[in-house]
Amino acid sequence: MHLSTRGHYGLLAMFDLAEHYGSGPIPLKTVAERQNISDNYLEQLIAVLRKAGLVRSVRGAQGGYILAREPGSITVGDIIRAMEGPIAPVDCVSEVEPAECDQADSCITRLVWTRVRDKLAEVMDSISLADMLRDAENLSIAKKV
Amino acid sequence: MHLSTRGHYGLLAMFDLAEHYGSGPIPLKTVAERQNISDNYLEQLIAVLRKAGLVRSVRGAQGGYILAREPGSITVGDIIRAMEGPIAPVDCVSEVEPAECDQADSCITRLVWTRVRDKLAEVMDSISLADMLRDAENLSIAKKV
DNA sequence: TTAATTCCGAGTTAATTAGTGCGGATTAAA
DNA sequence: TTTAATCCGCACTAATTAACTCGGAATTAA
Repeated sequence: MHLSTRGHYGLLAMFDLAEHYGSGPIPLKTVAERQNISDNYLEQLIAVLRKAGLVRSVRGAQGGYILAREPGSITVGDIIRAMEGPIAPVDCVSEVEPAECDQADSCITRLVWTRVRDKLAEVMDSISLADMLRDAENLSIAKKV
Repeated sequence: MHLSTRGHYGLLAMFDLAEHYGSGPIPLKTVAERQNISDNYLEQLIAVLRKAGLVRSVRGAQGGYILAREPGSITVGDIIRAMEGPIAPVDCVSEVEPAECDQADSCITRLVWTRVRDKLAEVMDSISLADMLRDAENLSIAKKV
């Protein structure tokens, strides 16, 4: 049950953009440095997020990336689905185009994986970037006290 | 967020043993055939389950495998942890020995992965093999009607 | 003893992951 | 108009992991 670095880095990058939402486009290099990701690699990953409609790009000098929507309307689930594909502990219960399986209607493990999938989706869809910003603020307040 | 076939097959095999719990040892070959898994491969997997204390083996002719405990006291979580290691969407929030991370105390994505991990563990630990047997029964009753 | 079966360790193949690297297109600012 | 910053897209590779395969030794019931 491991995420690849794609999902992991994807969320880091999106959270970074959320933290600077409203300050114009952020260059990829800046995000990469702050989040400690190879910028060559992040370039690849952010292309996926762009194609999924989660970020907008501004080309040319002084360009960079911006969240395509406000942080409150982008969830962890959106990001993970973009980076890793549909949520599916096993292929036969994928959110989209579940893999064929001849014993599908008598397979009990299928029920299990469906429940796992749904819980996974539920928790990821319930956390938005705005929620994360709030958590970050609480955390920094807590530290100061 | 994919399980490997190890976890998938592991649960299939354990459920198969649960369905025949009480009828003495079941040969590996029988399980492999019923569940449509290469017996060479399943041999490897069941060794892991045995070492984790989830199944007992009986060697020699008429031997085979038996659940080490009753189906009600073995959960999906037990099986998945045995087959795939500790539950951890990313290494820094592993159930055991979380990986080091220099930004650990300011990392917000960490909070997210912790919540994901906990939900995952919660749902897997809440389903026992006995629950699955009950589901199987309900399913077959529903079909007859 | 023979046949059935687990047990063990090593070897193999294919796919995936996690990047690297580079040339080019686009745009803003000097 | 030139230059520098930046995105864009593709090709490549090295390392790791997944998913098996194989052969043979040990054990036990019939």
